[in-house]
Amino acid sequence: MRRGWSLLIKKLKAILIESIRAALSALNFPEMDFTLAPPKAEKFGDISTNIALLLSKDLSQPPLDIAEIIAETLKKEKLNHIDDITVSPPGFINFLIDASFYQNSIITILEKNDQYGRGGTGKDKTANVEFVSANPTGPLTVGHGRNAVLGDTVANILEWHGFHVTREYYYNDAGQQMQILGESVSARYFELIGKENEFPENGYQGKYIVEIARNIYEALGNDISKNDPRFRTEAEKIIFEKIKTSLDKLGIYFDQFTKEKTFYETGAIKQLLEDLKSKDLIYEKEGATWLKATALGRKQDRVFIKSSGEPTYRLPDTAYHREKISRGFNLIVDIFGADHTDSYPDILAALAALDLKTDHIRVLLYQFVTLLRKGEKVKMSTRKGEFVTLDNLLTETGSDVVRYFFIMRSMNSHLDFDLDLAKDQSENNPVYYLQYAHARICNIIKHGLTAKYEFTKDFDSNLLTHNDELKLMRQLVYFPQVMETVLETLEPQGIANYLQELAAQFHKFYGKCRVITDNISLSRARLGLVSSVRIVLSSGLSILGISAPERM
RNA sequence: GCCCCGGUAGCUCAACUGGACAGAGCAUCGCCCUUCUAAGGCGAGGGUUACAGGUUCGAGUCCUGUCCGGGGUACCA
Repeated sequence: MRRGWSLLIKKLKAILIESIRAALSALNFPEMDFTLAPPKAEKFGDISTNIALLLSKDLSQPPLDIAEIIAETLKKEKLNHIDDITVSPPGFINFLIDASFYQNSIITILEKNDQYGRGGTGKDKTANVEFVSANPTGPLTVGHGRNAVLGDTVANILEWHGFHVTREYYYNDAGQQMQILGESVSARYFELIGKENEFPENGYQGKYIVEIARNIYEALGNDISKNDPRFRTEAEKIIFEKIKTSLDKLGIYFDQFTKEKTFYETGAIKQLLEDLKSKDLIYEKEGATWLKATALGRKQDRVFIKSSGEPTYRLPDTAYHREKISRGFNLIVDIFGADHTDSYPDILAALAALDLKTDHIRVLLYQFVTLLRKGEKVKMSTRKGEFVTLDNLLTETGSDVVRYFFIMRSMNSHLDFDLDLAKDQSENNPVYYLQYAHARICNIIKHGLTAKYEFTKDFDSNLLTHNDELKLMRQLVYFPQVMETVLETLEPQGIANYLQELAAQFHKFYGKCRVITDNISLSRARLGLVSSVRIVLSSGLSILGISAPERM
C-alpha cells in the first residue's frame, strides 16, 4: 500500500549495492562505503558509483583499471533492469537503467495519484511549526512575508510526509512594544480631537496609527482618558485583523495563536525562574536578574529581568518553548529571522539545563530581505512607519508569485528585492513556467477527449521510447527522493528547483512529441505519460502553496 | 575585536550536501506558430566560482588566512 516509487528505486539501488559488494568480495577488494548517485551528464547513464575512485589508494592501482575490473565482474551476472554498464574517466562505473523500469514507473504514479512520492516518515507523528510571530504593532512587511511563506511551506512538507502539523503564531501582547503602541494611538487620538498631545519619543509613526485612532474615536467618542487600556487593546485587535487578512491572501492559516501573557498568568514564568534557580543558573546583579548562560557553554550571561522589573524577551520565550516541549510534539520547528542567531541557543541551553530534550527542535534562520527602490536601499522600520507592506506586494504581483519568489532562493541568502522591477519580474516570473506546463497538459487531455481519445489506465507504456520521453520519466522518478531530501534539510527551495527541471523536460517533450495523433495506442500511452507529469506538478505546486491552473 | 550567513555569467540566483566539461531565468543577438496553448522550443555570445594557500584521485562545496556585503555581539525584539 505505501510502497511508492521510493521503494522501486531503492530496491534497484539496494540490488546494485549488493551486487557491487559481492563483486568486491569476489575480487578480494576491501569493503568500503561508496555512493550511488545520478550523474550530471546524460551520456553517463542513470546511476553511477565512485567505488573505484575510492579503492584506488588502498589498491595502489589507477581507478580506471579498477573500475574496468569491477564492471567486468558485474557484467557477468544479469542485473535486473540494468541495460548496460560502462566505465568513464576518472573511474566512474555507470549503470544504464532500461526503459521498462521507467515505463513501469508511470503506471505506479497513475495508481498512486496524489499519494505518489509521500513517505511514511511522519505517520502517527506530530509537529509544531512556529512562524510569522510578528507582534501586532503594524502591518506585515515584505520581510515577514519571507517568514510566512517559508514556515507554511515547511509545514506543508511535513504534512506531505504524514506529520500532523500545528501551525502556530506566538506573539508578545505584554511587553513594552504594545505599551508604546497604545501610547502612540492615544497621542493620535488626542491630535484628532484637537487636543495637543505629545507624541511618544519611540512611538509608531505609521499612518495606520492615525486610522486606528479615528476608528476608536468613531466607535467610542471623544471622552476617553489618556491612559485608557482600550487604546492598546483596540489597536491590537485592528492590527491583528489586518495581519490575518494579509496571511489569508497567501492562503496561510494558523491552528493556534499563543500569547506571551499566558505564561505570566499560568505562573509558567515564575516556575521557570524557580527551576533555573534551583539549578543555580539564576543570579542577581546590579538590580537585574541574570541567566548564568556561561555555565551552559555560552559566551556571556544574559539578562532575564531588567532592573526596571520588566523581563527581556528571552525569559517568556524560554517558558514558551518549555511549554511547547511539554505538549509532546515529535518535532518542533521555529522560523526566525537572522537577528535571532545569537539568542535562540541561550534558550535551548536553558531548556537543556532543565533536563528537557531539545534535539527535536529545529531552528530555521532566514536572512533578511533588502528592499531596493531605484537602486537605493530602503531601510525598513515598523516604528518609523517606513516599510513596504506585504499587502502592497500581493496586490502588485499576487500570491503565487510572492510565494514562489520567497521559496525559490535559499533562506541562507540575502534577498534583494527591487521594487521597481517587482511588477516586471512578476510578468516573467519562473512560477508561470511551471503553471504553464500544468495548463498545457490539462489542455492536451481535454483535446484528447474531443478527439475521442479518452485517457484510460489501459495503455501500453512500452511504446514510450523516445529519448525525451525517457528523460521526462526519469525526472518523474526523482520526485520522491527530492521530497525526502527536503524533509531532512527543511529547505523548500529544492522543490522549486526540481519542478523547474520537470517543467523544462516537459516543455521539451512537448516540442518534440505530439501527444494526440492518428496512432491511437501511442496517443494513449503519451496521455498516460503527461497525466503522470500533471500529477507530480500538481503535488509539487500544492506543497509550495501555489495554484495549478487548468488554463492560462 | 569576536560569532553567524553570504560573495558563482552584465543582473537575480541554481548546482542532488566532495564528483565528471559549473547550470537556469532575465538582458543582448539569430531561428521556429495553416498542426494538442509561442507564458513555449532551438541556437549564439557571456566564467580564473572574491583573493591566496591547504586537504583529496577530484573542491563552488571541507580547512586556514585576507578582502567585500548583511546580521548579531543590549537591562531592544
